[in-house]
Amino acid sequence: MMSASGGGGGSSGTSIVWFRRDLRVEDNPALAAGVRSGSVVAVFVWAPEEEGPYFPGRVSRWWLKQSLSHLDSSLRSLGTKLITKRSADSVSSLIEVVQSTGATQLFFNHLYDPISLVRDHRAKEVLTARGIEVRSFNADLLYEPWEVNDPKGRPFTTFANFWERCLSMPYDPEAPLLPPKRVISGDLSRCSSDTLVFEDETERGSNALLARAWSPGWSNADKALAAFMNGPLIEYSKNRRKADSATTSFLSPHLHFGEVSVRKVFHLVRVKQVMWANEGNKACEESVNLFLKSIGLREYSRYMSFNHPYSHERPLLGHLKYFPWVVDEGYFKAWRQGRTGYPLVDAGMRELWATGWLHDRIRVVVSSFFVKVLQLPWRWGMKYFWDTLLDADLESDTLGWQYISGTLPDGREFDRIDNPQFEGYKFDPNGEYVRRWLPELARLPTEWIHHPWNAPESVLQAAGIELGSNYPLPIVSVDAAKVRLQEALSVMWQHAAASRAAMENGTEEGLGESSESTPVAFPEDVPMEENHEVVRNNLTGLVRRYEDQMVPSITSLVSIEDAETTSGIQNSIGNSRAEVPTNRIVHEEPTREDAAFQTTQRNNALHWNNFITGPLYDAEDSTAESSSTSRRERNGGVVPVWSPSASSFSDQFVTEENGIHTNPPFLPRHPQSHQEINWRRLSQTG
DNA sequence: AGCGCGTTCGT
DNA sequence: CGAACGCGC
Repeated sequence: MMSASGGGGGSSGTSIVWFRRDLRVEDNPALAAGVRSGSVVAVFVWAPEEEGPYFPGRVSRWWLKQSLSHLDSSLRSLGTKLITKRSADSVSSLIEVVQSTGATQLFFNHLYDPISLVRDHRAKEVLTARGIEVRSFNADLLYEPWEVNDPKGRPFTTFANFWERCLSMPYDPEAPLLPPKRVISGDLSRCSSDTLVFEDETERGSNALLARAWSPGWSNADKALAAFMNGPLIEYSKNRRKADSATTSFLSPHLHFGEVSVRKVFHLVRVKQVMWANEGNKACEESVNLFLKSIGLREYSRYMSFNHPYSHERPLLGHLKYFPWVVDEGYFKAWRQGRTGYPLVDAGMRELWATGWLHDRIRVVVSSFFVKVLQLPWRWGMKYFWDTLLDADLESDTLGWQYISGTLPDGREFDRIDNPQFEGYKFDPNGEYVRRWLPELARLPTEWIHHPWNAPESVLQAAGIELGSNYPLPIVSVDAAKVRLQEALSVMWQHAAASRAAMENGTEEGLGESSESTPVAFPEDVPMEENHEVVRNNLTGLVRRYEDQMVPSITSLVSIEDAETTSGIQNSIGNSRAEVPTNRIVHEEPTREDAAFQTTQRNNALHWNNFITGPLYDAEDSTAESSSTSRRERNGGVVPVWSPSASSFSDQFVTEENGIHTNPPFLPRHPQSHQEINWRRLSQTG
């Protein structure tokens, strides 16, 4: 055996560095550990079926392809190359690579989405059992989720408190690591690469356009960061209102694939902020705070995903599961196609479809319209974002949609409806954005550009517009939406109260399974990508239709999908709403937020507990240690282990309040919230 | 100037 | 809903 030259306890030998969403050589702790401990086999495993319904969309796959080839050439210049494996099971592929290279160690960086939590835990268990030393690292966050806790050692449930704590932690985020000077390659003579196919013929044409606007890869990410810091960062706070100003950082796809380390971004931006503060430049300091807040939201999305691994499919506020979503695929289609009759919404949806990109403001507009005006189930919208966004990111998008939907403790009120007409004049005062993406409205004067339905007939004629023909009338009026939303909310509260009453009577085990508590399934026969009837063929050699994607390959998650498909909501009659159960009468005064939850949820939670045997991130990590001020050891040989019971605050919440010893996924609404008031008012009148 | 208002905005 | 702003006196 040769000895490790780098010291630091690295044992000599070959290590596998498993790349996932950390496609960079700079500030990559797993790669650095591999380099330190001997020779390196760099591996990327493409196993999209593991993602269940979240098979990456076309543009996201395009990005990944470019980014991987970029990483490969970087690794080649350092002395090795990237091994790529096509797989139905990442862990099996890793074992293959272990066997063909004689590697004795596996290093990787943490991910926090629910699927990765389960998969990575399994990887660690299986490989450790085979005598492989497995170590994992934080490369994606300023602080690990279990490091950031309130004074009582519990996870935060509101963003502001979380972020304030992050910014005042007793120790700084780890400083970024330099890229290795050289990588000693493991023996790859018996380890072959699979050719990865990321696009089919029908997608190639659309993808060709992407290269004009975007340059994936870690060195391009660096350039994007530098360009942003030297320019738009200064004006970030001033320009954030405009729909199409080029003042966003455009870093999000780079960050999603880990082409640039968030810690590096943080350090550079922070230094700049200090510089500006010294010059007394108040506005710039403000801009930086705002930009850092968006970094903070990204952090928070991982934090929430870790603490609430169901949040991508279930509202974090319990009562929202009773909301009678309008299950109307016609609305859904109109929204996707940008034919809702609201110019700002439609322009946004056309831009999204055409480019895979949307300014953050417009994301808020279209998703808010989706949830509040159309009242479609938010998970459909989130899934469409997932399929079409270049920077599709499960954790961030989940947080965004839950925020918009009013299902977070500190999100917007559920009954607030934003009016796209007014937002249009706010974010696109001259109508330039609308005219760019809706050519049929190009000749309409600015006065009417955001509400063509009010325009005099003569004006419309002069602009060549025939409403209902070449541009739609609003599919739902905002006033009608307000009325409908109020009705739906009262139905929701009645259901919540009825369910609560049933729970307190200790009966109704079956209530949760019947209808209202299960999330609405994705529409089965609607391809998310309009132009492709066969959505993702030729990637696996099999023809995959959309519904194929609904079957996750991880058993613990199948139960959720199963539960969804039995939901009665989409089967209900009339206006597509679940009806109030007639045999349940509301007469109890609820004393607090609906922290109670249904049997199905409990069962699902138990599936997780069953699946994840043993704590993934040890309890000491998530509570005691992180609440202390001592610095957590970063590089220990211990792989952090996650488990729902160790990570979920809501767990403790309900245990204390209700004496229920399991893992409820719901949070209490923020005190003082409108919804709590609403709750009382409704239950008094009900 | 300081105060009282309406309006906007909020992760 | 409240805090933070912007206006007019």
